[in-house]
Amino acid sequence: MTPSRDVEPAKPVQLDKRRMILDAAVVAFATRGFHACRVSDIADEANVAYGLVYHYFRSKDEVLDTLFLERWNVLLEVIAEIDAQPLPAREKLHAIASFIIESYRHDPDLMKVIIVEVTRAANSFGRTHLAKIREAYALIADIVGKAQADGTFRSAVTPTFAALAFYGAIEQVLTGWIFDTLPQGEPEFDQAKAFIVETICGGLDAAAAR
Amino acid sequence: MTPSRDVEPAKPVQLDKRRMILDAAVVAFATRGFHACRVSDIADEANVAYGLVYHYFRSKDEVLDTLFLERWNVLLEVIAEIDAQPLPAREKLHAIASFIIESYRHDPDLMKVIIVEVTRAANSFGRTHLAKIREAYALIADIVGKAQADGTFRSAVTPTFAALAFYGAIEQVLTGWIFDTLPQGEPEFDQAKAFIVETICGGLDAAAAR
DNA sequence: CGAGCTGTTGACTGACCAGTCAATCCGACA
DNA sequence: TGTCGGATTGACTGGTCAGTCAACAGCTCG
Repeated sequence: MTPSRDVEPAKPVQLDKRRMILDAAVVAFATRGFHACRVSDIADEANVAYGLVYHYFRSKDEVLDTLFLERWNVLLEVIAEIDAQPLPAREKLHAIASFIIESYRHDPDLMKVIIVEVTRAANSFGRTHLAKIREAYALIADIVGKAQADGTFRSAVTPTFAALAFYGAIEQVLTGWIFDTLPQGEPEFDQAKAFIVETICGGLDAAAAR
Repeated sequence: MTPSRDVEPAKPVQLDKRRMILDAAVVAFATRGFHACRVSDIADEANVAYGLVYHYFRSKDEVLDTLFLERWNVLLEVIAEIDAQPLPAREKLHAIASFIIESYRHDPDLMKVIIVEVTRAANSFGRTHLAKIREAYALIADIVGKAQADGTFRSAVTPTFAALAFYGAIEQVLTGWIFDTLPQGEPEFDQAKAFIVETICGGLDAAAAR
């Protein structure tokens, strides 16, 4: 590149302090919970001075905001992409469950923070993000609605309701893993994807014709 | 009045200050959220001096503990009673969903506190009660397991998993009502009971034989 | 009547922590 | 080399509350 310095600084640490703070916040929030976590915990975890957090973020809340929005927007995009593909509704739902569960597998701390501190905390904090969260429900409901229209799904329940149940099942499973109420590991992850879809789409009833 | 005193004090207020404090706490927690709610808010709401809260409870946490346990134990008993009756599994599930939804209809503030501050807050606070919460899952899973054994339900998913999905759907619906994401009212309450059971038991798939 | 108990009061304290800010560092550029 | 501005530092402040405590009220029983 240039005469005076390396092609790549190649330092794994440093570089983007803002990013470091965000990553540290994930660990800090996941470990102690948002409320119990002090701003100094984030700074310590990031090996950065207390005040620097306030150089990059207006408040402790804004740090969590940023983490949530970064990730949730990805989720919304992915759901839209999945929906755009020419797949049967059941497979679309499987793909969505799959993406969320893979997100957890890849970065459990981040998902823990998003679910526990935002999604499931619609009081206190998540209130700000209710609309954003609802967008995801709406996208899922849309998938169900279209499948009902073309006869793939029956119309016994409203799309809104089906979306709620579907997302609710995913959230309960993740919550189970997060708090060690449910065994987790590679096989469990794949099993969960299948079970969520099977429960919501297949149902429990042993109809005569099955 | 009578010479010395009435047969019944008949005063609607007073009588049991401890109860008054608990009822006030429900309102205070529901309105401001557990964290944002100060102990003085509870005392004010109960028309009682600050210190009296500490006469009846060791801490602010213990107030919430008490509220949760009082109600959750009732839930566990009711589920056990329902299970003891000679009903098809599907109707047992309907009875459970019904009880929870009626609890909300009867006292939305209390259910809001229990769900938002305990059940969905397994971090911070609800951690203490994880075992208690799991008991409910276990009872539901048991109902499903027995139905699978006698062939009423198919065995495509584990009972544990079905219980998670079932309870998850109920919680999502309540959460929707609590935060006004979902329309609520008499017809919606009954519809929700039916839809929850229909989704979990009937499934979305339009099997040929239906 | 008074001793002793429970119930009741609310001012006060001690701890905690988000957010501020003045000072310092450091790289870019003239 | 000097100046400028963003990056970085961490001590400090202000406000908030949970929980304490000393005093007081009112009942019961001897």
